[in-house]
Amino acid sequence: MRGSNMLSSSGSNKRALQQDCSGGSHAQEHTKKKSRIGMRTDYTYAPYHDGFQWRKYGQKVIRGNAFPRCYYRCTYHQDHGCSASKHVEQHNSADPPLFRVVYTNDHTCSGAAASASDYMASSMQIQQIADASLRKADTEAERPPRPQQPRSGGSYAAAIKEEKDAIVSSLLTVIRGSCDVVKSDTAHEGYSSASLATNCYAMSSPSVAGGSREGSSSSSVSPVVLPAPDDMGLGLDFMVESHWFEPLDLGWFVE
DNA sequence: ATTATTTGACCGCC
DNA sequence: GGCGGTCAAATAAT
Repeated sequence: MRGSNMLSSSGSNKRALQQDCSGGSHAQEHTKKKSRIGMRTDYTYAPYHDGFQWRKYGQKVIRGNAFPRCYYRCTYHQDHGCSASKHVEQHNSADPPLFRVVYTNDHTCSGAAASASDYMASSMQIQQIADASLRKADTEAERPPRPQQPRSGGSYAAAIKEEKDAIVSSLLTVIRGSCDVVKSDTAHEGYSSASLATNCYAMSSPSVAGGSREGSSSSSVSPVVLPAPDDMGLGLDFMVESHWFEPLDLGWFVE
């Protein structure tokens, strides 16, 4: 429906346009020049939670990868000439799917960086909390208290790590939610998460993508689209909801 | 009306 | 020639 019309007209049109415009412009030189310095790869369940604002500029199916790769650029690419970019691809089809995020170049936009450093600080705290939480759970459960869901080729350590990451990302979500209430200037950041969820989740679990419209309109509520209430097997004891949240008792941690 | 996303085509490297 | 990365018109969302 979408392409039929534009295929014939824009196809040749674009070609001429691009050749015209790129003649001596910046478009060509930063295409493919991609200095690989400043590249960093991350694996995360919440690829959009890095505190920066991204704008999607492309999506591509990569050979050998079952999932498409989404390309993002800093929202301030034009405004501040920020050269930061990243691409996100789903790494597996686990229950909360794991994503691989490759960052290229650092942000030069100061405004976003400020909020991001804020974000990093809290994320590190959360990481510690989740880590300690899992460690505690591990020691308390020397004999398996409940049947562990067998994961594909997963050792117990791997399962623990997965669970830990899930907790971290979910905590980030909640914290971000409350941050949004306090600082309203980051409220629109959620759009990219919604889009990514739409793109990537649509492939593994269409039922989830069905609700993405609501999610995108209320950006601060549910950036992480966890597949559903049926994730009993995962052992997550909390929901990603800003007002319904009782994940871990932190009393033992704070002491 | 403005802004963000989608998507087919183009470009350069390997 | 294949592939990954990018562009930009069309489209959707706000």
